Amino acid sequence: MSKVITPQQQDYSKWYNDIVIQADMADHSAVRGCMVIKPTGYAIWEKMQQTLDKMFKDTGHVNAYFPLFIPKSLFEAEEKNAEGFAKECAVVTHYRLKTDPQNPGKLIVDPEAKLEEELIVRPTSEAIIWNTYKGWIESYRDLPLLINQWANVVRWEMRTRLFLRTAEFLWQEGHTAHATKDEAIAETRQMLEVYADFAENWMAMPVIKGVKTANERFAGADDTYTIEALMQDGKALQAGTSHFLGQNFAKAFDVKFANKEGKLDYVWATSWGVSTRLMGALIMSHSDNMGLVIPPKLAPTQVVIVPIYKGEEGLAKVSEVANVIKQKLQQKNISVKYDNRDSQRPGFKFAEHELKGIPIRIAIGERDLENGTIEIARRDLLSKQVIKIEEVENYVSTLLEDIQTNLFNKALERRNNLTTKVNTYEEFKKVLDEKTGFVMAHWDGTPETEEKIKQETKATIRCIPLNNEQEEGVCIYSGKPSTQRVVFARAY
RNA sequence: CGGGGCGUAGCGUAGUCCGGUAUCGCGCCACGUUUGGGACGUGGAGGCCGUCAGUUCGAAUCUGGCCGCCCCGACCA
Repeated sequence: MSKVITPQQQDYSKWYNDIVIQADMADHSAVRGCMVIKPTGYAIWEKMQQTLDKMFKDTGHVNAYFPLFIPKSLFEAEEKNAEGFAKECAVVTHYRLKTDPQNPGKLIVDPEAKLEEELIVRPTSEAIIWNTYKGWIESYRDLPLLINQWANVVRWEMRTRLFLRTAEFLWQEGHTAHATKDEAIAETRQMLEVYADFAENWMAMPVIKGVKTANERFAGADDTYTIEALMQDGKALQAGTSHFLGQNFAKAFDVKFANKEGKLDYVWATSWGVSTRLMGALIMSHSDNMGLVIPPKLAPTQVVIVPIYKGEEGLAKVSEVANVIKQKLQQKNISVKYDNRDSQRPGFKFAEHELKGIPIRIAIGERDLENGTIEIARRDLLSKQVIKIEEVENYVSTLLEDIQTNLFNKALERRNNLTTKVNTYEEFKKVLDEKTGFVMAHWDGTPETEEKIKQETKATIRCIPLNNEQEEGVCIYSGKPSTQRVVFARAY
């Protein structure tokens, strides 16, 4: 195989690409900006989906599916939303191809088959969903409406990066309708908590929960809540968003309900989503120069067993024990793969499983059979230990938890080290350039100042943290008074 | 869309200035020896050199057009 991964320290961006491609997660496709998610990568996405899906259902949501295409007239109904996404929409204008009379064997778009109304390939589904909800909601008895959809969306990005920004991506989008403002806000916040829970306890990725500034708000939202993570290179990544949409979509699509008093009112809305971008976040939170590191709770394969043997008989002997171990672990709900391929040698397999990030590797050789032992290696620390064979179930269960905790703690420590309070603009710029990471600074609260700082430093306000500590200070840019620090960073 | 780079076997490349149908490594196939950290030997398969046109006896190589991809920026989850 002889795969070489560019070291992080040398070129982080190249390292990231190498990991994605060499760990076999995804590849560039024949379509500009669109990737192929390969089985190894897709399996991780499926684990994310399963986990999130359960969390959504546990909080009362159900799944449904809405069309890929949105008629232009619906798409433009909510003005801010339409305007926000307009410049990155794929548009279907025709419904038929025909043979090119000038060029046999080639196809052209049939000019006769022009659509009367163009169809927009959804960049997000609020428009089509709210148009549908209009017919579903009449009374307060129909509320709340708590629906999620797993789907693909298309945003015609100018520049793309595997998982982090692709023209087509997979995501889930929750769209809920409520009778009251408070209830909708509570839903928005609840889903933010769900995302934070998932990020921290499954992805082992610490996040800051907060509110976006007006500049960074979702187009069509009254408030956008976000979880912000910090990657290994000190750049921030928005990992999930939850929007309080107010009555904007209800008004745009005329979705009214009769309340208990019999009066008509517009419903209150939320939407929230996470995407395959989380795959990128996962990679940039834990992986190293040897390859991918997957937290145990999201690893499609948690344990791989590699036999070391001489000859067929040797393999048979080792397999006997390996299969017992496999079974015992599976009974504890641990996913195990027994890698008994005879076509590769152990060293090759070790390297390959490290590259693919499997949390625990068990090696069993004939030497172990004699001693009643096995060798256990953990991916996060790349350390090995020999244990008694009968200890395997308990040892592995505990180790999986340890690895999960260790990854989170390591990521948390890194984030804490890369979070800096600054009080002057000079300091601010210096930290951004030399130390990177989250920079906590006072801001006067105006979009103008935010925009100027962005233009001058490329740093954006990632969020205003929830339950933020209140503290007197002055804006690092304008010198005007401020009551709290906000989180700045350069971001993906 | 601006700036830079690149298109030669599955992947990475040499050859391009100075025209003569192609180099090396990895991978792949077969057989044998191997197997506690990316094995070794022997033999073998695989390329109309991105594409179209031009110059020429002859083009990967020279000329022109087109297409595609990657990286940096603007836009953005």
